[in-house]
Amino acid sequence: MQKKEKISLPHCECHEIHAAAIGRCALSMPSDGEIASISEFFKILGDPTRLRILFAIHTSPLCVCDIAEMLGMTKSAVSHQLKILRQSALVSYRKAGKNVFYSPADDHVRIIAEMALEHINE
Amino acid sequence: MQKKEKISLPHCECHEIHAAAIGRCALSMPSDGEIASISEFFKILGDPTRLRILFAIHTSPLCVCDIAEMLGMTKSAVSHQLKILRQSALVSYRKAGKNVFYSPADDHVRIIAEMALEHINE
DNA sequence: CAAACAGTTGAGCAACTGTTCAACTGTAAC
DNA sequence: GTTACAGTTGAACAGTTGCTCAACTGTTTG
Repeated sequence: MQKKEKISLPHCECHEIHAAAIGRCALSMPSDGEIASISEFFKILGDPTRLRILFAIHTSPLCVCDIAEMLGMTKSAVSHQLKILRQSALVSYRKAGKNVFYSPADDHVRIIAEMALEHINE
Repeated sequence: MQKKEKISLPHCECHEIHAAAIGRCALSMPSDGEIASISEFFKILGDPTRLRILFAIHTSPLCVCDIAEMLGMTKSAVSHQLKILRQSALVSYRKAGKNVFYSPADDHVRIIAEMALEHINE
């Protein structure tokens, strides 16, 4: 980031002018860890394929092959995305013979996605 | 995607087995446009810098220089991200002389971010 | 006018991301 | 055991992303 030294180069006067506003705003800043967690969560949801997978399995559990068929994708591509969703604990799965059935881990994602859609259609 | 022809290569039997589940799940699928909008929205929020900017300006409007100072970033980097937030209508701005003060466009983002954090801390 | 500075912008670059491909594991059926 | 297939995995590749740097615009001040 090579941030300039404040003392040697105080050439941005607005720091003085808006110091009070900065102080106020700094109070409501989440911690670095919280920011990282939230952005990570949104990053996972910020991909159309993963969102489609989550919506696809919402009504009823589906195996990888089903999802691939529904989404018009290869099993490999779906499996790669499912791995990411598994690691983020956004899906749960159950093995049944040769098949692995995936379900959403909880309802949070659905609710948040619906809020997002509501926001978009404001 | 080079999807295989169903007729010539029906080598995934589960399509027959879970056809009912696929039918059920297909009903609750949002449209392609909705998926695109939602994932776009989450993609914008899926970056720590943009998230920090949004939280920074929540309590009180700040100019680019203030935000850069608060976040320890260059004005250029902040401005680039503000452009993305402007294009997504997530921030509003007001010019005042040499300064441009940014504010959140509405409370939706804050609410959704808090829900996300709640989900993470389940 | 000129100097100073807040802010924006585009090119360039390194890091990351999603898909494909090929190879692999594990289970079921013969 | 062997064959068939659902699913996973890693390497490779193209496309994208966020930051830096330098050049630029526009406003204020002298």
